[in-house]
Amino acid sequence: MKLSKLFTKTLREAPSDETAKNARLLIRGGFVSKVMAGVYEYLPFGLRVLNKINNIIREEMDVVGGQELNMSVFQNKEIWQATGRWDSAKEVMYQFKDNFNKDQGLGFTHEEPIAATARHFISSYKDLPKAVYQIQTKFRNEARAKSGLLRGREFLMKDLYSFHADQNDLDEYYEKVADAYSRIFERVGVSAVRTFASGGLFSKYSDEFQVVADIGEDTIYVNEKENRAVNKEVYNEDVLADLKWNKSNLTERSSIEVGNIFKLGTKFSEPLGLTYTDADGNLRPVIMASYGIGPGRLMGTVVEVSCDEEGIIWPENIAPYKVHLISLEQNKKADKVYDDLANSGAEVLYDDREDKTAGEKFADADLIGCPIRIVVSKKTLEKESVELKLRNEKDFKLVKLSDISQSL
RNA sequence: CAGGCUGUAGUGUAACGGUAACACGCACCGUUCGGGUCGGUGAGACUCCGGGUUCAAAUCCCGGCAGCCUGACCA
Repeated sequence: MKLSKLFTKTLREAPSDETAKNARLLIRGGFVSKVMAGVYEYLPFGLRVLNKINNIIREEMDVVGGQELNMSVFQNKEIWQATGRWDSAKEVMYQFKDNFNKDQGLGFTHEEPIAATARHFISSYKDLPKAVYQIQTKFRNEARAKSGLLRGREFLMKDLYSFHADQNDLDEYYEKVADAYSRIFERVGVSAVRTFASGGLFSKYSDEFQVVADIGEDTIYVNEKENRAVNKEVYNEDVLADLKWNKSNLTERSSIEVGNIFKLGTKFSEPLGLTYTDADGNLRPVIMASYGIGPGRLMGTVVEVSCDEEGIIWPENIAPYKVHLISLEQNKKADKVYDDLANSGAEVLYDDREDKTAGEKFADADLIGCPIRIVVSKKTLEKESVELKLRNEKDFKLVKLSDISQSL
């Protein structure tokens, strides 16, 4: 990609109505654009990052046997009434009447519809277990959207649903997914701590994955030794005793919830009639669990925890481009470097702009935050070299033109 | 949803109730070329919308809308 052709431009100053670091940097860098409170568009850079996050998620979902599908954003009132959630969800669910005076809802979660759909395909213990997921836009009428990408009214959600014949099977699978979640966050490049939280319908706790950050809305107590934490919402003497944790080993931290996994039991399968016949011919409700990750929120979280005064520092796995190539008045030579790198399969963002000064190019490179910066200039060419600098390091080194590909 | 603050060019800011200004960005000319170079010219704003007060409103008042902050809320 050549910067001279890019759809977006960087901003020298962030809009005054954004205070969250993630939104300020992402808007300045041209990754996202604000539409209204809690609603952002993903521009080319932002979408590249988001897609990389999504693909990591997909790979790990596939590892645990998740099958990707895509449900409708529209939600059917009847099935939500079946679980008694149509009215109780009113405050967060966008509900309206369409032109035929039919009630419509926009999904902020999909337990009801997936359970309804699963009725068509699950009828025997031989059909279990199954797991399906989607990465899809959710809508949520937040009373107060805030913190840039961290709490929006329209946001992306990866939701996985698993179906089981018995509790043991669910418990085993649940742990597999928890491991997959740990791998996802590790690959994305954030340190997420598995956290005991409330909301387990079929278990004592649900599990959240929390990233420690000042801007986070959650408060957790971290057990560093075990790399686990407990959410303030369930933090009390009984829980500590239950976990066999000592208060003095815990550190209170603010954190961002980037993932949450739940054992749902039969809360959805029973009212919606999602049942299977066991080996003895008995009709039983399917046992369910659901597992969520917010990819957009995750992207915002990465920016919150991985940046400096100059801009974003993308972890390599999700950087929009691996290499940010800068030409200082040497476009002919730099073009060749660009082509060679591109041919070798490297993802390169090439600053070929002829009307920008060195300072501006460096500032933009720091802001955009690709892991590797390569400069082609008169100075480096005198030594048949380019300058190579990592975004998260101060020093640079000279690399021979012929050795660039190998040094990445 | 309650309380508070704020709405001026693409972005950031200025303007006592009296001609809407400056910087960045943009276009053009020259200059410069390793950390947002320097100089010049130019385009770009019904000052969020509607009403009111006034000789005169970006400015004061009322209503609406929007954004932000704090809180409540957060399967």
